[in-house]
Amino acid sequence: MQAEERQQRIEEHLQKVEFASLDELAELVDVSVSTIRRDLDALEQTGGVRRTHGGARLASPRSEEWVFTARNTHQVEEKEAIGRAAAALLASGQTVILDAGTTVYHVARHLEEKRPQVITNSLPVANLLAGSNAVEVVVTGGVVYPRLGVLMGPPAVEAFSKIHADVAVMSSSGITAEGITNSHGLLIEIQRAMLRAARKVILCMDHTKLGRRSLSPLCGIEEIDVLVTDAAAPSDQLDALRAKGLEILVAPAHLSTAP
Amino acid sequence: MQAEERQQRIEEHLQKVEFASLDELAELVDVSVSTIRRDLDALEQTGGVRRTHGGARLASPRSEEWVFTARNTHQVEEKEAIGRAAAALLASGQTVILDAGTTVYHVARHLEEKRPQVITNSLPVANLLAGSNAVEVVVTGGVVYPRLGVLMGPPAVEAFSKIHADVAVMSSSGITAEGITNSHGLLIEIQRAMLRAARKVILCMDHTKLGRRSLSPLCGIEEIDVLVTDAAAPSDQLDALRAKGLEILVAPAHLSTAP
DNA sequence: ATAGAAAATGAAAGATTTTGCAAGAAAATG
DNA sequence: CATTTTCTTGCAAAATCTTTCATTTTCTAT
Repeated sequence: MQAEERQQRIEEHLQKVEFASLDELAELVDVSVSTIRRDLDALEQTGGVRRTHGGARLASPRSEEWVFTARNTHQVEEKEAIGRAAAALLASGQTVILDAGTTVYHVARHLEEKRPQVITNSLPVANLLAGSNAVEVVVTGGVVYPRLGVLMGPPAVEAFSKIHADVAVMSSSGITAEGITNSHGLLIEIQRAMLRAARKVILCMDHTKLGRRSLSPLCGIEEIDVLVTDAAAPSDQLDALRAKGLEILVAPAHLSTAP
Repeated sequence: MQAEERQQRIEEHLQKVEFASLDELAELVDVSVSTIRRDLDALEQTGGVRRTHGGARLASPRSEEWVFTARNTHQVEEKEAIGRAAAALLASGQTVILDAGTTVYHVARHLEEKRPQVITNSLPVANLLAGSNAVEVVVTGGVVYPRLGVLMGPPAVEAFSKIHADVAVMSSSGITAEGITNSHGLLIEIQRAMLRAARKVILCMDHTKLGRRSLSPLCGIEEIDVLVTDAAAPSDQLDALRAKGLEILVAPAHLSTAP
């Protein structure tokens, strides 16, 4: 059997079962485990499959679950660190705009003790905080974007246009010295409204986003007050951004869980 | 089985049971309790699960948790029946307003195959339907009322004032021949806006609500097109309401629950 | 064809990660 | 406050990963 055919059969099999062990796959296509490893490396490059310890899984699981609950986000550790650090920047009782996105979701997880008033267009964030009596949550209206649980459309933009907040905690998919960019064009307008509504803007991005440029330009560096990123951020990128006058907070890598 | 698959199965199991002991989970995926502990730590990082003494529970409460807490657990059967019957009244592809409230939540559970466009001020409902690609969900803005996850306030009222829908599926806390009443004054205005926005109104109430009168009057019988209730409804109440010209649908009592 | 180069494969050695266990610390329970 | 249960931590065993190398297969040029 050809290598390519083999890899296709591996991927098809994973489409069915979502998870598979190396032995299982080795038996399926009748090669050694070593070869399976190499095949999976190749498949991982193309993106459809992700290697795990002892096997592989589908990269984009068909299961209709939130991107949020998901382990399919890679940088969980980093995002948690960023979330903690960003939450620490807030004062008690402030009015806070929370963007949609996995990184900001992790900020929301550490927000309770600040007893903030939160305004968000993220369904998962609203959901997370709705259970807490310490946090007052305001939800913008809008159409739910299925995968992400983001509220979009004119009502969302309008909601942010009508308010003023102390802080906006946001994230995006790329930042370079030239500015911030986001991959999702439909969100741009909403994020611009957030920027306008907030007195201070905290941008949260894990290190993989630094130096990346995405499709749609959002705003320039000067509109951001603080960038919070994780310890794996390459220092040349940080230097370049600092040279532009951006304040950067690097979240410590691994804090012991309990104080 | 590898770590990731195990963790996913743990999370799925928790989706079902809300809470599970370590031993239970250890047996489920056939590893030691130590490993379960580590898995739960990992899952807690992603945010879907929260560790507790002796076990774990869903962290960001699945929508049902708010709805099914404490007092309402006994009428679940009836509400399911009502939900099925009410959903059957809808045509495919209609625009549907969904009220907040436990009974209407059960209607939402049976809505997917109708592929409706849904407008709601209920966070649990939005959450439930957000995962489905078959349903387009529009959420009104508003302040989250903590316990119930209802969006309230002017934005919610305004959102319903601006739209037109084929059907409104609503519930309330009491109905007599004199009219419909609701216990929550703040919701009245929103519900009035729903009534105005919809061409047809379906009211869903379990039998305990019939003949009850609550604090705030909402509207008269004549504004309702169909009342859906369960088989335990007392016939004298039904007669009294029918005498007023109200169409009533009694949901059949007990479909077998078997999987 | 056939020798030689290039690529792919399978196996083995050492490094890394994960797992299960046990002892002491912390928390719940009555 | 004592007892029981559960949690954390450290460690050794097991499983898995990466790297390396010999062998086989495939390709290429003569």
